Amino acid sequence: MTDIDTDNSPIPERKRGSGVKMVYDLLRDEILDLVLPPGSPIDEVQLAERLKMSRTPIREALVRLAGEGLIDTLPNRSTMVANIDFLNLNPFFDALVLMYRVTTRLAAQNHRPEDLPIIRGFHEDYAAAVQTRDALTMIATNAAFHAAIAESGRNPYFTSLFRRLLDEGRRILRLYYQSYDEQFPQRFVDEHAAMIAAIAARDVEAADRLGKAHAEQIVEQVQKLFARNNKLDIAL
Amino acid sequence: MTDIDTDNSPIPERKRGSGVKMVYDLLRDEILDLVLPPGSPIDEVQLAERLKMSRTPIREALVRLAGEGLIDTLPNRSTMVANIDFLNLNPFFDALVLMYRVTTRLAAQNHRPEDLPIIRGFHEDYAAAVQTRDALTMIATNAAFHAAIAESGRNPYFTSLFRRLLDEGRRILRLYYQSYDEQFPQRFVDEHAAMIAAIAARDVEAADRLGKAHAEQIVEQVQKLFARNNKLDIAL
DNA sequence: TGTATTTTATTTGTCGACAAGAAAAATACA
DNA sequence: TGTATTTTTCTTGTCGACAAATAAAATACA
Repeated sequence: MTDIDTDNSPIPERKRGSGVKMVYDLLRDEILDLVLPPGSPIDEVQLAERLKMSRTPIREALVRLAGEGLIDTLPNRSTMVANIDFLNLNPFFDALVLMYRVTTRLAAQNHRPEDLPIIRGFHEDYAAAVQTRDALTMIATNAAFHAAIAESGRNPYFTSLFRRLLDEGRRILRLYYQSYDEQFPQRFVDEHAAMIAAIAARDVEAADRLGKAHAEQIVEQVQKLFARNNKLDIAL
Repeated sequence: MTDIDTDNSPIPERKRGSGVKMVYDLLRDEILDLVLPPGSPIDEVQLAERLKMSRTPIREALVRLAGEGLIDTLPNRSTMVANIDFLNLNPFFDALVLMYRVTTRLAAQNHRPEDLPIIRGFHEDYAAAVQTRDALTMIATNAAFHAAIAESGRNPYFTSLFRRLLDEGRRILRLYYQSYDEQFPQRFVDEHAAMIAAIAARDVEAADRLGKAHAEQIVEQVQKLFARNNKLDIAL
């Protein structure tokens, strides 16, 4: 037995292409869960020594994140978590509502039987998170649920834009649930169930209508919250 | 005069942050103009010595291009120009038509006076390219024209998806014009003019209608072409 | 004391080198 | 001659180091 693997070193064993993905996933989650709030500085060197790797894979992960708009990079200067433009959320809401509609509609049109169990799975995960009042899981599984619907619609262009919007939505909702833990999520569970039914029945118009209503519901709630909050903490 | 710039060396002087952008722009143009056809291998080392720089900035440009779907990277193996899925262009057309509509509509709604000269500028560039029958310029300025309209609509989410679609469209149209140099571009010039008029008049419904018609016009033409061509060169 | 200029420090952008992975080539074996 | 195995080659992924660009600190000067 050739002892190439001298296990006196803790965990320096990392597979070759895995470093970038590890950093990317880590930072992405921390950004979307607001562990890294908007504006947080991101230090390459610090990350490198924390994760015990060179700056190169970290840099690559940062480039990817910048491409998705999750971080901003000032040339020759610091890089930081992208800010949320709270003062002008309308473009975001417009895009979100349209993508909700289009992806739900396309799901009713193009889904395959094997897609439904996956969608139902996320639906149940979301319902469970609502039961246990686990806000973070609730937000993440809600996004996963709608992303799965979008996938079943089989239009990669819409799916990728929608994913980006859902990501941004995770950050916004995170603020929402951290201020008020409202009781309305049960309503969302019911609406999700209705959407699944429409998709399974291939009822395109109903899916469109439900997607639109669901989206406008969310938008309205969030806008209401911000209207209340802005009276207090405009500071930031 | 301090002679820091000893000009015995040809062009080794490159500004610090410019390498990545240079490579990115170069490859992007070559990909979109089909100078690098779909499937072309991209060799980092070769590019590095051709452009007289290290692999690092080239790598970063490739990561960005991969993020936009213009190249595909097989782990630990080659990276190559992304293929075009000619067999299933429908998702592309669906997304394109919707984005044409939405961006033109939003332009009519949200544009500012200073946007119009920019849009008209690309319009004239396009008209000039049609006059001189310069296919490559025609394709590029057409994309720039619609991108400018999208910008004036001021929804960055729609704009970035539309840009990606227009890029992909450049590659597809490139094939079109290289096979047949049709005479229909003049029609597009007229439709462009009508769109500008609707935007300037802030006629949202007209803009929506024109955007949709224009998009469907293009889609129909391209589909017609491929129907003809597929009888001959299914090979690839 | 307040402003302008120089110096230091910190962080990024780029480089050359090396090793891991996978394909291609070469060899062994039937 | 055809298949399996080893060797070689080639490309990528990662590393540590250095230099440029900027910000912060320190100094000079009024």
